[in-house]
Parts: sequence; C-alpha cells; structure tokens
Amino acid sequence: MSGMPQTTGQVSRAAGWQVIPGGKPADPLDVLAGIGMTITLPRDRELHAQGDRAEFCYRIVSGCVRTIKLMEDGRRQVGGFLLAGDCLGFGTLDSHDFAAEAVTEIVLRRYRRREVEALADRHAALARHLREMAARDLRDAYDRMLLLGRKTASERIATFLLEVAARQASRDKVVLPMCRGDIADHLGLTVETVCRMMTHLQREGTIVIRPGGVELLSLPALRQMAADPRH
Amino acid sequence: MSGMPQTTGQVSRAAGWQVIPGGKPADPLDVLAGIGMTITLPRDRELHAQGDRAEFCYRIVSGCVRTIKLMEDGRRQVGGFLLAGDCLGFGTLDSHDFAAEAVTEIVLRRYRRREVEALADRHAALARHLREMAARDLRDAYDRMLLLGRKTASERIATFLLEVAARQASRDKVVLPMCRGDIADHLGLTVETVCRMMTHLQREGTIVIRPGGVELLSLPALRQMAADPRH
DNA sequence: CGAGAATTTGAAAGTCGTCAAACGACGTGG
DNA sequence: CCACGTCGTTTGACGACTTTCAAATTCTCG
Repeated sequence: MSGMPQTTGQVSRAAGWQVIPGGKPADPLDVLAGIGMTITLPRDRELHAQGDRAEFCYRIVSGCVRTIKLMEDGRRQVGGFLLAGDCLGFGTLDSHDFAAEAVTEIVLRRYRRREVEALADRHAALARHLREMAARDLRDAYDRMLLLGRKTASERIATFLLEVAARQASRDKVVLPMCRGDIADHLGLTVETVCRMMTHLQREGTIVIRPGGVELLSLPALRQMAADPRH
Repeated sequence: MSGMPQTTGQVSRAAGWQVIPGGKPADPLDVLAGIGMTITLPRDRELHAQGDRAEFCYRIVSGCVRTIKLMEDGRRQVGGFLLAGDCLGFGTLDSHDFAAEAVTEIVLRRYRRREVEALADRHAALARHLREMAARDLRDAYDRMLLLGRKTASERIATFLLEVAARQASRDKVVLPMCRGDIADHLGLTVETVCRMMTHLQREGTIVIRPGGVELLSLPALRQMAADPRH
C-alpha cells in the first residue's frame, strides 16, 4: 500500500509566483520562488508515501490533494484535503507521517526542504511564517479531534460542508472533488453513513446534491446542525 | 511497507536532551532561561482558557496538565496530557485554541510569547527548534486523528496505556494522574466504556488496576490489542 | 450504448452510549 | 481513630446510533 514507483508526471520549470501589479510581493512565501519547481500530477498519483524521507515540500497551485494515514488492516484516516494555495510538508520531521495523494489532477510547486530550512535560517520572516503555518495546521488538527471524538454523524457532515464552503469563493455552490469514501475516511464514518446523512440534509431542504458537489440552501440550518447532536 | 509511526499524542514534548560529551546538557530551550518565570498552580487551576489571548507559553517542570476543547453543550475533548519537560503554547496564533488545566498540582516555567518570538527572530537555532516542536505536535495530532476516527474502544485504551508508559521511566508501572473522565474525553469514549475496557484487560491478565495507575503485565498483548479491532 | 465504478437505499447486527445503582477511596469532623 | 459524606470508579441492563452486508440505481467514460 505504500510507495508507487516515483515516476512523476511532467516536471517543468516554472516562472515565479504571480507578481502583483503594484510590483511588491505580497506572499511571504515569495522568497521561495527561486528554489521551486512546478510539477503536474495525474489523479490518484502519490506525492509521497507514509514513511518516505521528507525531501520535498509542496504548495498546491491547482487541484486537490488528500493526506492519508493507513493501518495494516486497511483502515484509513484522511487527515485533510488541500486546495490551491495550501502548503504541505513545510513543517515535517525527517519522514512524512502520512501519505499524500492527488484527488484530482494537480499542479503544484515543489521545494527542497533542505533549501527551505536553510532559507528560513537566514530570513527570520520566513521562519516566522513557517511557524504560523504550523500553528494553523495545529489549530485545525485540534478542531478535528473534537469532531472525531465528540460529534455525531450529522454534525460531522454539516461541519465538513461548512468548512469546504468557507474555503471556496462561492458561498453556496460547493465543489466536492473527493469521493464519498474520502469524506467518510476524513470524518471517521462509513461511506453509507455519509450518503445517508447527505440524503437526509437534502430531504430536509438544507442542501441539494449535485454531481461533483452540493448546493447549500440554508447556511443557518447547517450551522445549527454542526453543533447539535440531535438531527 | 511504509512506517506506521507509533507516537504519543500531546502538545510539544521536549526532545530528549542530548548530553554532550563535555558534560553539559544541550537543551535548545536553554536560551529562554533568562526570560522565564517559575510558577506553581494547584490542582484543577486553569493555565489559560479557550480563546484567551496567547500572552504566555509554558514548560512543565513537574505535574500533569490537560488541554481541553469544549462545546456549548458541555461535550469535551481532551487534546492531550503534558508531563514534565513538555511545552505548551509555543506554537500558537493570537489566541489559545483550547484551555489548559492542571491535572495535579504543577510547577511550570512561564515565558512571554512576545519575547520568545523576538528571541527566535535573532536565534535561528531557536526558531528551528520551535518548528521541530510544532512538527512533533502535528505528528502526534495526526496519530490521534487515526485513533479517534478509526480505532475501536479497546484499541484506544491499549494505545493510550502504551503511550503513557512510553513517556514514563518505568516500563510497566504506569502512573495515571488523570481521572477516568479525562481519559474518556481524550479517547472519544465515555467513562463507563473506559472502565469496562480496563476491567476487561485486567480480567485477561494484561494489566492490573491500582489506585492512581495501572501495572502492565504484558506489553506484547497490549501492542497486539492496540492494532486489532477484535477484542 | 454498455461496462465498471461510485452512489444510494434497505435490513439486520453490533459496539458503544445512556441510565441507574452499587462499590470504593479519600478527607473531614467528631 | 473511626464514622460519615462526597466524589470517583465499577458494574449491569437497555437502547440507539452507526456499521455491516447486500442490492438497486446512477454516473462516468471508452
């Protein structure tokens, strides 16, 4: 279940990040522009396996990535889904604690961790930004623990939908690039339960299920449901 | 076969101090010595509440601390337990994402985050160490997500006992300063289930329950149970 | 249009939670 | 020093939410 041969997709050189009209770099990670490489990967390709030496870290340009922890018997926990702009592996020890796979075809910027670390030693601002990224990841992780440890199935689904919606420009049309199984393994549920809960939400008139995503009809109803153990 | 890291879960465990041949312990956090203050708190006292501005961060000198997230209706998730040497709040955004409370009477060293950050900007080695601490926290958090999302009650208990044992000098006599309710809220279970599972382990001859802790009679049996969904 | 995969729905089973009560440890006061 | 009250732990019976197993339906894509 671990490392597929590292035959990556197309690897291409890339120009730097988008420069803002004004001329000033607005992104603290801009200092990395010179040491990165742009890469395209097909759907379901592994960025890295669980246990791999952490040589690289990444920033998603487009597409969706999932992080995965596996048990020997096949049980799976999806740690999270990364979208455009999200970073991966910047705060990692010697080896990756989880695998990362492309949910859709993805374009990403790849950096050598060695170089990032060296750069961080010279640029306190970058170092600080890396700490902030880690802090945000940690905050999200604690929220997820609460969800996995204490929330009911319907609360998990509602929470998830609101989370994804908050990360996408459109408030109400939510794109779900990942399959039900991924969502289930992310929320600590089964595929069937995810389906049932979403169907339930649809019957209640809270959402509309569409191929590739859902439409949120009532954010208040979802928010209510995200913290209410009863249906 | 990729690695299945079996790590303990909690906030900012200090790395083992490597002893340098010369004879001095080289703790990267030694640079903080001058800006810290030693504090003693009684049992159940809050270090900080959920949502508090994150003015301070801490390092446990002695005793045990629990981190807690609360929902409005009272449901509680204990993020982790901190023991002597562990750090808390070094990688935090503007406000604390969770509360921290003394499980036992504790002695701790308190630092002003502002000063730590300033110091980190000047000392790349400290900055790097802070990133490492965050990385360890994050790794632990991912392990916990797998536990909360996919492990059965007995697996959770076995995992927990092994984790605590690994952090204490004595391999087999494990001190549990926290009550059953804390353990339950840490593992996403109820008090009753925690009791039942521990009783079960005792009847199987795997552990002996003693006031204030447990004695581990068979680590292999526990390790087996930590990854086996069946009893 | 057709095959395979993903999603959805249904029925039955099981694990864990809920409710309730007994038991035990501990600290205070008599 | 022991009685007693309180709090935490343990045990039991029952119930329910979720899972499991199975099958129908829909979607995707060649």
